[in-house]
Amino acid sequence: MEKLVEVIAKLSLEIGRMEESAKEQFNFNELTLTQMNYLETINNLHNPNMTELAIEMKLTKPTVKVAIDKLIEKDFIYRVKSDEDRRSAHLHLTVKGKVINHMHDFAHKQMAELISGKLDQTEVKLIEMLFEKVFQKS
Amino acid sequence: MEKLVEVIAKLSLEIGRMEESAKEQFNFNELTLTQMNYLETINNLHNPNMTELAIEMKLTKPTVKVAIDKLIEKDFIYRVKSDEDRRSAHLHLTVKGKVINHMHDFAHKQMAELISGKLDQTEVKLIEMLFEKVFQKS
DNA sequence: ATTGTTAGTTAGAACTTACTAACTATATTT
DNA sequence: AAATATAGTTAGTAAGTTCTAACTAACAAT
Repeated sequence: MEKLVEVIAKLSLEIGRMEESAKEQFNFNELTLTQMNYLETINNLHNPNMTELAIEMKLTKPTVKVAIDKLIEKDFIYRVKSDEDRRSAHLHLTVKGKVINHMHDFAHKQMAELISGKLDQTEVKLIEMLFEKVFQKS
Repeated sequence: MEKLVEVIAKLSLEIGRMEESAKEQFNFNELTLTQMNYLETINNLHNPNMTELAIEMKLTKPTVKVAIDKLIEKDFIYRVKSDEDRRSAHLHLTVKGKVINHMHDFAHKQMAELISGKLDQTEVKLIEMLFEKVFQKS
């Protein structure tokens, strides 16, 4: 068990490093850490409205409002008014905002390359199978 | 290769979620995202001086100075004056600051539990061996 | 249709994050 | 020993982050 934890720690550190270097590749200097976090959360929640976003991030609605306005002005997200409830609007990432996903993809591909560079095909297949089992619902 | 990338994406997402939930466990509400990032970087660099920290974080020295002063006041880090160069000081995490590591450990343990709950002992050993090979230098 | 609730907004305040310019004190170079 | 460079500090400014309190518009319930 300790060895497994150790392996995961290393894996986690390495993926973290790769995400860092991906951030540099993608020149996301226009955004602060916090703003990046907003984009990630919107992405994960799949077009939430402001109330949902505020709850998820454990912030007040005015706080989120101010942040979102800035990100809209910078063309990272846009609002889509809801038809069901005309008070409400859903938040979407723009093409520019979606670059945050490409960033993750980049890091994951780098990690995949590290792995398939160090292991042979049979071993890679094995890793794939093992993790599929781990992530299988049951 | 696509399957491997997919597996890594899932793994990365899952570890990320566990780090998030660890953050909640450890009640790190006293710190902002940015301040947490300072602690992580200091930890990774292993007691850097301010100049090294500023370079790593790609920020100016005055910016780092202000941030560090606040973290010292809140008792997350402390300064140790260098003997070799009396202009310089190295930054250390206090006991309180080191909790950031416990947080990572917590997330990694959770992940290890997920894995060993879904796989049998032979399969766990296999994962350990495969990743050891991946992280081997050369 | 009046009352209360919910989604989002506006305004104002406090603090955080980041910068440039100018400084002190110590080291290094010539 | 004098000139230059480096580590860190101070002050002032601008933008970002977060809050509370008070508001409008739209929906829901009696």
